[in-house]
Amino acid sequence: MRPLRKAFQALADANRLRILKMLEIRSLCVCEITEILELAPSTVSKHLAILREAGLIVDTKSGKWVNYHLEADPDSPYAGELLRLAQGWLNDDARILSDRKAARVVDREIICQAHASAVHAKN
Amino acid sequence: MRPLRKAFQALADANRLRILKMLEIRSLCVCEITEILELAPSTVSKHLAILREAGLIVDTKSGKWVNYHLEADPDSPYAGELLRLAQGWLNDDARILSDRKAARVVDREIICQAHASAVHAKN
DNA sequence: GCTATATTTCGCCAAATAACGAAATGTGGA
DNA sequence: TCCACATTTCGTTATTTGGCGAAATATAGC
Repeated sequence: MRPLRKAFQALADANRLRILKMLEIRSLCVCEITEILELAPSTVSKHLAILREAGLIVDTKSGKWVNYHLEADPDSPYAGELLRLAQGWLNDDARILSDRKAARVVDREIICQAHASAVHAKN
Repeated sequence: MRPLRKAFQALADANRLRILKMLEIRSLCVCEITEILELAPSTVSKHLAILREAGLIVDTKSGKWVNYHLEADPDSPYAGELLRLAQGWLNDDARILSDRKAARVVDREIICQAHASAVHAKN
């Protein structure tokens, strides 16, 4: 019961659904997702942890970045079917469409350092 | 997005999952569900409203009773598939099994008046 | 080793949620 | 009409959740 509740609960939040739907385009690092959602990095990290614990996504570390991608935990009887269902949904939603457009062009090398550069430029 | 979130949220609560799984046995009135869940009637009524608004169940009034049964709102693209999925899950869960056993034998004519009789007997 | 950057963890606050009891509503029967 | 009972609505309370910023952790590059 617990794992199923956790899976449903993970899916019951708009920002987490946005994350899942943009990960259908390609795997993304925390910094890129943060840029698209316009939330604090700590908030995004929390959402990703919830999705991970629900067995819906997996993280792979790569240098200083942590990449997240869709992958159903094989130990969860629910994750696979829920992910598959979700992939058929929300594909016409305006916000999902624009998130996905952003996910296609966002580049961690530019985005993440852009903030630092901006700060730097001010001084 | 809203309707999908509502559906997932409806499913993200243990007591609401218990209600759905016992409605797979047969339709039940609020009073019978209240008896099985051991919650206040007002609480059960609220849970049922949430499931109804998520498009997962339907109520039909019959005299002083309100019967609830599983029925996906045809306007919801999500409800049908979620209900179907849920029917394959939790079927070995101990609590679900005992709820269902209770759902089979519970009788509104006896249960609901039992409380009143008990109170009466005390006086 | 030191610094910059990406991410996570922690502590806090505001909003949402689940529970209850009391009061309101609706229906059937005396 | 009046009463009993099933259900819903309302108001309150405790808990959970989503958000943030600050501090801690980890890694790449100098």
